[in-house]
Amino acid sequence: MATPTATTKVREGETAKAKKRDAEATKRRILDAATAEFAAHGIAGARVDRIAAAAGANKSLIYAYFGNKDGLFDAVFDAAVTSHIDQVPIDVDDLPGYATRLYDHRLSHPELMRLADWDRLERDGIGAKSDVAQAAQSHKVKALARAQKEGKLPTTITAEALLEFVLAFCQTGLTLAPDTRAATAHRKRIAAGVAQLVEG
Amino acid sequence: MATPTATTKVREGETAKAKKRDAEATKRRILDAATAEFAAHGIAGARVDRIAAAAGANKSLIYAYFGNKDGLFDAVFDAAVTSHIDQVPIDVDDLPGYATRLYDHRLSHPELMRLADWDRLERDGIGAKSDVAQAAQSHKVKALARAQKEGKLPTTITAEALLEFVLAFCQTGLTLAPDTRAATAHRKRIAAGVAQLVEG
DNA sequence: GCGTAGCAACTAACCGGATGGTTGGTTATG
DNA sequence: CATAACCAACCATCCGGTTAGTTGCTACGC
Repeated sequence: MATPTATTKVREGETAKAKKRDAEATKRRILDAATAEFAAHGIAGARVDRIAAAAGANKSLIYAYFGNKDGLFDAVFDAAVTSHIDQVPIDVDDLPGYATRLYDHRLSHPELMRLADWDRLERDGIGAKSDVAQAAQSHKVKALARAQKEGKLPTTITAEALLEFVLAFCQTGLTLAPDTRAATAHRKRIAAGVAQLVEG
Repeated sequence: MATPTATTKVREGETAKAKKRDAEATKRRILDAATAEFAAHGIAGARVDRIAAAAGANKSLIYAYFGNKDGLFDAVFDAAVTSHIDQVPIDVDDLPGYATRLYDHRLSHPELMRLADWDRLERDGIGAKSDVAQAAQSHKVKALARAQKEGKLPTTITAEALLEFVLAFCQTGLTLAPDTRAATAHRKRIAAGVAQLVEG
């Protein structure tokens, strides 16, 4: 996108921090560092200097690649949403299973929900939701609505509300539950709750 | 706490901005302005100057009364939690009713959940939860556990998890639902969901 | 092969406005 | 008049954003 010329080819030693010049790799390093920083401190609390230091990159590169702090957050959030919908696709034929998979994913990737929370709190009202996030949401709603038409899901509840309830179930039990025993118990509870919801 | 001397008596004209000196009233104005500011922008995003301006008070008074920015947030959060538990006490004999009352309260007082969210995101891990919030939480858990012992509630789920599920239900339908029709529908859904939960 | 021009990747240093926090002094009040 | 309430102005630092300059890579003329 930024460099249409094919200056970035597959390189050999990518294990340690390569001192060779590689815009794509630098961009990735910045994005990773920014993800951690934004998840931990939010947009207002994040420090661009810290991100640059953690990425081992110069601060001006951040502005060259992502415009400004908000642009960097957009990139971080969109990347997080994209990887999330790739790893946990919705399955309208097995919503309880989907819920448990979502719960497990949130348990092992806590930074994702934090990013979403920061976005909701710091962005809402100012600008519209990101295109990627909006697309992900509407894709799920449409999938649910289609399943309702096919008789797979109850029509006594709107697709939007149904999705909200499922996501709300997956939100429980995330705090103070790093041990496997409690997580397993909660996973069953979530599945049971969603199953009741699906049965109408 | 700050002024143990009884300099604050009941005053007469409290409608408009009283130019008379009244430390208690000033404190209240600062607290109100800070509540709005923190709810809107969080701790890192809040601006002490803005709070002072909105409260019609000098900035140094904030530091005299509340120490620093974090102390001010503590005061705001504790006050919000206190007024919340006063207005929506838990009722273990009618959890669905409690849930709908909680939902309504959150709908009409969105700043409360925002404050709680900011606290969770910006404070968690650094310092322990505020005493007031912790007391409120443990009071509810104990009430639920007592009801379980008395056979009023199912024991197939821990009191902590039960509370989490109820609160999760109340978290749904808060976005994009300012019209009364949708709110009424959601209230019934929440009550039904909690009722199913209570029945085991 | 070889020099080199051109460009993209990268850097150190800087800027100015914003911001949390302080202080010395002023005024109402009991 | 003693004290608490209040204020204007100030300060040091932080922080997002910029800029002028350097370095390595590669394409190309010869």
